[in-house]
Amino acid sequence: MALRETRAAPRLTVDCVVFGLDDADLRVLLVERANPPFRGMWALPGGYVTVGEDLEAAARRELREETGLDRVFLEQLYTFGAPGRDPRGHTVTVAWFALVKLADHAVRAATDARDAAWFPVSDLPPLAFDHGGILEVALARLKGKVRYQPIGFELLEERFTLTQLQRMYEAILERPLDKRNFRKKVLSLDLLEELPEVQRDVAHRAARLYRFDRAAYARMQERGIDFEI
Amino acid sequence: MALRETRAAPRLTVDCVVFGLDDADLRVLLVERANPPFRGMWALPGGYVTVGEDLEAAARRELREETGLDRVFLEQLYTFGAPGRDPRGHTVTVAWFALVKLADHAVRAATDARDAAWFPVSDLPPLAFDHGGILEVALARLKGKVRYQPIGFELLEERFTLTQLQRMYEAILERPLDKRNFRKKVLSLDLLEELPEVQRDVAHRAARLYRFDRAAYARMQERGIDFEI
DNA sequence: TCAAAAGTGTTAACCATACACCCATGC
DNA sequence: GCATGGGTGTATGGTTAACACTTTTGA
Repeated sequence: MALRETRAAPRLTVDCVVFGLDDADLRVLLVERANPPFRGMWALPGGYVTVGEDLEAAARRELREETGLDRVFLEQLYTFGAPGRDPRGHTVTVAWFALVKLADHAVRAATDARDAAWFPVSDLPPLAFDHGGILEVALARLKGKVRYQPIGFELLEERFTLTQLQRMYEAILERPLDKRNFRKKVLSLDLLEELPEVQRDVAHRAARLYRFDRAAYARMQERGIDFEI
Repeated sequence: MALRETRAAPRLTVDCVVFGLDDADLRVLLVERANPPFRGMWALPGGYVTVGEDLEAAARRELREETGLDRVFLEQLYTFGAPGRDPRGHTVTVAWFALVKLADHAVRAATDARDAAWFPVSDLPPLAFDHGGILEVALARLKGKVRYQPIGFELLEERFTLTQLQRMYEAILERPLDKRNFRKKVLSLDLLEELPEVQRDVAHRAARLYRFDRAAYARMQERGIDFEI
């Protein structure tokens, strides 16, 4: 079996679920389809994997080509391969989820003819293919993962306030968190570096700025210690 | 891009990491390769996905064909697609992990020419392709998942003693657990049904038998309650 | 001086951990 | 009667969760 040369094989694509945080809104990046099937509908950015191309490289290439995004946090999500998911023929897609600092890429236009836009996850248009289902899996993964791994920082700017950090967790977890307990908890983890700076140009008391301390997290991982928020 | 008919595409396979529990030993099922490349080496059971075939169905079919296993617990693990992982050409594999009651399948021979055998995960032969790496990912997933989801029961017989349950967790987590705390914890979850039966033919006090209560777990999930061991 | 958000402690309930002995059974 | 594993409770420390007011700043 291992050496058999099967003539017909499923096609292979990658699709990306890209999340961004707009104030307190979790958003996802979609592209408008320029061609059938599902012409005019919104879909996840993605496309075919070529021979000799690594899967993650394919995902990054498609993101760059279709949305202009580059150097994003990317993690494999799941592989979807139901025979009927693409009406053109059996196509297996390796789905990825990405987290970006939305401010860096706010209204960036697509580089090819299609439109790209950020939609709040709470108010999505109908999606092409099985992309609605893929997005749901991505949301569940994000929700589950953000509490145990510091991936949420990928959504924030380099420097942030504790309130911004809390809003991010609330947006992802879809529930309010207690301010005092949240601050106690995140500060006790020793993963935030307090900066000698505060917010500027706000019409109220300026908040302290913090930065995620990657080195401290690496040390924590080496010692095999978990964290949880 | 979406409609482009690319001529060359990576091949698509599935591979399965099948775990079984032998007493207090976690074991994995391997098959001996009958053909080059890596002829004579041990490898994960797997093979090509055919057009129109669901990925999970392909994994089940390969397991059945190569090892005789049927009706096993199967879950998608990760998709590996580095261009150099198969010397015959770019091949992307969707890896699955499976849990089986080893006693049911103890010395089952492979149905085609190859040999199949159970190896303790603590003492493995060198593996073909990148299968060693895939196995490591599977072990990490099993370790992480078993504490939050009742998948470990797939490794045990329908009826089991609390000591057998504890041995299973110890084998997977690779650390000893305290007997009294373990019993308190698992019984407090209300996921075990105490049976009106005890062990037979043992040279010491016979232990109470329990059964995993799937209905209770389903109710717990509906109410959105987590468990942790 | 007002509006807006920043910042801060205590208490009570719960949960995790550490730990050692007697019991039932078969040989 | 002895060897083997089965079965059981308590005390301590740490963690989570609930909860409200004062401070700072700019307009």
